Amino acid sequence: MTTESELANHTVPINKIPKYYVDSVIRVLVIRRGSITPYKNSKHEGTYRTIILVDEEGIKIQATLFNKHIETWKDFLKPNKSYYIAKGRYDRVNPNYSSVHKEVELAFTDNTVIKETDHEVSTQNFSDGFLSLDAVDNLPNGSILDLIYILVSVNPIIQNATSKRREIVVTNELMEPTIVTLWGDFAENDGAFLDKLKDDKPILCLCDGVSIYKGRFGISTIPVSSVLINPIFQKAIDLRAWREIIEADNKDITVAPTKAMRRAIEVPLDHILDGLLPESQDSMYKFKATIVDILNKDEPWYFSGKTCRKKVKVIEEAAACTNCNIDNVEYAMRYCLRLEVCGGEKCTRVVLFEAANNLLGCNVQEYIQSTSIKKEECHYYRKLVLSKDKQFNFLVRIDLTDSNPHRSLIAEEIHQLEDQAPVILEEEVRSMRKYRKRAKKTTNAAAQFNQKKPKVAKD
DNA sequence: CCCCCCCC
Repeated sequence: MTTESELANHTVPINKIPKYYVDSVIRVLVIRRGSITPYKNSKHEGTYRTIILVDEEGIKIQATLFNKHIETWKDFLKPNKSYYIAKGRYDRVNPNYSSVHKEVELAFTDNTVIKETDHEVSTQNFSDGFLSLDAVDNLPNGSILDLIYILVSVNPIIQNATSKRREIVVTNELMEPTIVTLWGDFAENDGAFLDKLKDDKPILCLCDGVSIYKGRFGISTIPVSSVLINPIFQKAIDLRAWREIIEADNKDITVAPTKAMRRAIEVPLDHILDGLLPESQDSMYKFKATIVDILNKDEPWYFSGKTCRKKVKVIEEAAACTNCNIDNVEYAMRYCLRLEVCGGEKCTRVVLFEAANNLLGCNVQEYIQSTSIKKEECHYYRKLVLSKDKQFNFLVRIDLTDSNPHRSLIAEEIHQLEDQAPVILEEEVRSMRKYRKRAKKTTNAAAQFNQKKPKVAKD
């Protein structure tokens, strides 16, 4: 059974596979191919690679390649390609671990047949399950989620001895920028790829992600998640059309306040400095204040060790970290902008790390590069200097249980008061039909609609 | 035969 028509004749949906029956054929789309990972425990040693597959009904199954099978199938099971898989073994899922299917997982044997096919698996049913970011609020913490959103920005990877993580900012049609944390090889591989793509603001889907502590840590990947980049189904095309319209109106989706900022309790600066704060579930507070001085406007950055992010001393390319006690640590530039701000009767110092991106309008590498010659003419530098005497909203995290609070506040986010994010009415946003109509007239999304014969959006 | 759900 190796010809395409034979395979096609025996194909069944994943959910119709008889228990432990090895002669079922499935036709599946690869939505994730994990990196090759070594393992070693008391009984076994080797390498494995996880593959996530989805069939035409939108049912997912996790497959694992071990050892020699990784090499055997190295040119197969590539993301976004469709395959027939015959003579796989369907094992029961270990209930101790999450998987993308409740009951079965696919294992490869020496007899397994994999054949690439041009008969692509339709993602129509699969895409029905993807939710917008605002739907997360209505789900319990720890729910497994399938989300669709627009990439706004990609932060550098943060790694230590035991973990790798990377935060990305994504948004939706309600302009709700939200942080998604990528872990492990999602941070490393998918994250690096997204970093290159980010200026295109691609549409992304997160399959089987999780929302941990609602609001506070937001959404993150788990080991069985998948990240789809620029999928071609209707929901993604609609979201892209919306993005193009927003951009055509010269609204910048990257500057809207995040959910954390919107939800934070607003307090007068005096109350923060005097420790007179109401209880807040996620310790986030916001206050209005005017920037009265920029304390380090000539060099608002430092060399930051990649392990602990503390300041490192760089002498002839080698960076020594006194915090980690390493002589030669990897490092990168990081913003550290110190401001004097006043609100009400009181003034205080505020430090911006990543939030400086927001104020200056570019990342630290770009800032350093563009201010290295003729700084006074640099747009970003001028933006910084001109922020003086203007009023901003600051978002800070304050741990009420900390008996020794720091004197300078760390702002997680900053937004100038006059140019608050564009307010978009929910009804307007929800009317995808309207966007589609406008998109047809005004943007090159029209080309995609005409190609793809849109189905009527359910809503 | 793997199996990490982690963070200011």
